[in-house]
Amino acid sequence: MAKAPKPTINDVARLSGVSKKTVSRVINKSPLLNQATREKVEAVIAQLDYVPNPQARALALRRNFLIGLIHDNPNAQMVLNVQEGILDTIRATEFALVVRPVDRHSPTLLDDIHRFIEQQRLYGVMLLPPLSENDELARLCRDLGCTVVRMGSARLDDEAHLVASNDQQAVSEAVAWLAELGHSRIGFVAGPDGFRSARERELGFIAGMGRAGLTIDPALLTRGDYRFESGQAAGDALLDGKTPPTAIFASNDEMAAGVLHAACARGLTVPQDLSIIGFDDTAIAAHIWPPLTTVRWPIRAMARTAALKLTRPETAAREPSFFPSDLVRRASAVERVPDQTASSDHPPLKS
Amino acid sequence: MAKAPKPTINDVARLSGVSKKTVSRVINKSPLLNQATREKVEAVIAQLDYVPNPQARALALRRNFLIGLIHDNPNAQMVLNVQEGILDTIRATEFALVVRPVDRHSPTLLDDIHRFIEQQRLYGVMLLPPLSENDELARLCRDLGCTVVRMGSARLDDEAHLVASNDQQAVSEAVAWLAELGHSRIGFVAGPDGFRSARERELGFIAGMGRAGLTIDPALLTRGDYRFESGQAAGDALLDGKTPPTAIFASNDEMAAGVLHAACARGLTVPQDLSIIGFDDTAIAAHIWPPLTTVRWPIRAMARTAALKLTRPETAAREPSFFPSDLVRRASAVERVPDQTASSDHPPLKS
DNA sequence: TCGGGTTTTGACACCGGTTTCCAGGCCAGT
DNA sequence: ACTGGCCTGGAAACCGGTGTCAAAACCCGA
Repeated sequence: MAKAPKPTINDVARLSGVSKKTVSRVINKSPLLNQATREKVEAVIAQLDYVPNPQARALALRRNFLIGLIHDNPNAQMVLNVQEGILDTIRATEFALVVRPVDRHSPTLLDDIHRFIEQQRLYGVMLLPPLSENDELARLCRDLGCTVVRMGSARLDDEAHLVASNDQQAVSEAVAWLAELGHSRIGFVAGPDGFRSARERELGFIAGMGRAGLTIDPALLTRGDYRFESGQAAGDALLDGKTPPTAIFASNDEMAAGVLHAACARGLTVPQDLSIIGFDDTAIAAHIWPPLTTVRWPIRAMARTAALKLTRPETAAREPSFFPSDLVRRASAVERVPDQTASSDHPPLKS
Repeated sequence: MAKAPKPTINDVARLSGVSKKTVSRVINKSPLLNQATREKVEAVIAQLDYVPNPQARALALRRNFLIGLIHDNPNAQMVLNVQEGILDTIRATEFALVVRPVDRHSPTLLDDIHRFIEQQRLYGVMLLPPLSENDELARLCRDLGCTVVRMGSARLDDEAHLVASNDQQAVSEAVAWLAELGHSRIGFVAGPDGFRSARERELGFIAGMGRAGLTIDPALLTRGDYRFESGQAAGDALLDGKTPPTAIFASNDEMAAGVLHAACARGLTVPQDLSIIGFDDTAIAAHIWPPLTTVRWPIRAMARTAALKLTRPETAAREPSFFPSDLVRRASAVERVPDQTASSDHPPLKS
């Protein structure tokens, strides 16, 4: 309303009878300053409600306090968790989070990001998968003077510029769990070619089957693109096979939901007729019927650490770079009911 | 790599043999400028890869180009759609989007937002529901010198500072659809008290029932808090009643998923035994079984317009402020199977 | 060739901070 | 009492742009 112009450092200096520089020292908590002077100035600052102008600061310091989140991620819940995690870290600081959803298939991707970083003079950027797997992009950002932290599912960079989950191990454990439940014919829905996370999860599946002493039937390996529809298709393919699996591991929750969908569509009951495990523990996992057993990775904690690495690397050095995931056991995976050998051409009725 | 300091306006001026001011005129496309001079300067700019420093500009202009998105989100997909919509509008401009997830129940909410806006000297902010319904908050932002645009489900503000869907009408149409399918005992799960959107949807339900000539049984009115679990509880309550409904309208998709969950848990088959309609058309709606009939509102288009109202109000004046929603008809709502009169104490078996 | 009006351009102050560098006050040592 | 070193605080320049205003350049007809 009042349109009162904001107080500046000059106002503070004048009112407290010292020079700008002294006020600046107070703001920046410089140690070489008389205690009495400091308190006097602080009183005036409080009285005036003075907040330093970030643009002026940025100009003088030749750096700013913006960190960018660049992503092209199909999973809204994950992106939002990341945003919240970053905010957890920077909320009380002078940093701000600038977001930039992009289209990773755009031919002008690199140019667009180049323009964006130059134009905003970003201080640092955080890259989410699958963009984080693009080395060329990371290099571009660094050449432009940004610190870069990448979030991924494997060692993509040195530890100071990386937070990662261990997807391989997590999948391997999920497979072990299925084996423990008595399943031996386990189907797998891989993620899309070219995604590092897809590759890691695949390797985890292979390792898990090996560790459990199970053999892999190539007919039970399928591939999707992380989307619901591709999960449906994969489910159809697996369930229409000669000897269908009794359990399916899908490389993410959306595809797992698709598999579930396919199973329901042909009259199967989950989990009695088919156990399903997903990956990511997105909102959807808990909200479908039956609720999905899935792998949860600590996105928010990872994002917190990533933000720390961007804004206070010296503190962050003590933080871990690798985060373990855990299996969330819900209703979609249960002990295998002993086979009656015959193919179940109609689903068992309950009661 | 090269750590080459970025070229400044002075470099451009020197190399092209004109004054800073002239370069500034070129950048800002000032019309009073000789064409030849302009071209000469532009050549140098291109050659140097010069990009004006936004912080310096912000300081000199006493305004910046940051717009804030403040939200306390119940729905990740929606927030992300909003972000993408805003980016659609500002991608090619000098504006950037700064996000700030908050906790609307925090006692320091107003202070936090105050600090945030002051500290970043935001140019404008966009408020998402349910925060957008908070008049005090909107006033605070305006007092701080920001333009504010609110996104909501009803007329919350004047048209220049608002984009809204018409939830009331949308719900009324959804109810009409159920009536058309032959349902007359229709249950309703309201959203939480104090949410404008919840109120609008409630009014829409009442209007829709009235228009269809149906009476409202108070026993079929329940309330949730927009979360999955509350939908489950509401579903339990409705289905355990003496004469349960044959259709249920839930005020958002998550609660609809909860209702579905409750129905499945007691052995009912959806949609044969119970039709369900949700609201929002979030990702979950399409990905549960059966896929949910729901109301889709054009979030992304609304966000685009909102961003336009923030950044170029003169252009935005021609854009609509109100956006119609439409009913997405999927498998969760079907024609009512004629009642065998008896109360179904056990669910019908199929086949 | 000159005067008057209209472009086109530049000098200079300024936005609100930080940095550099220096002056003065105070103290100890001689 | 004088010198020198250490602290504290201030003047002025600077960061990289924009606004003001006046000067320079150009146009035209007289």
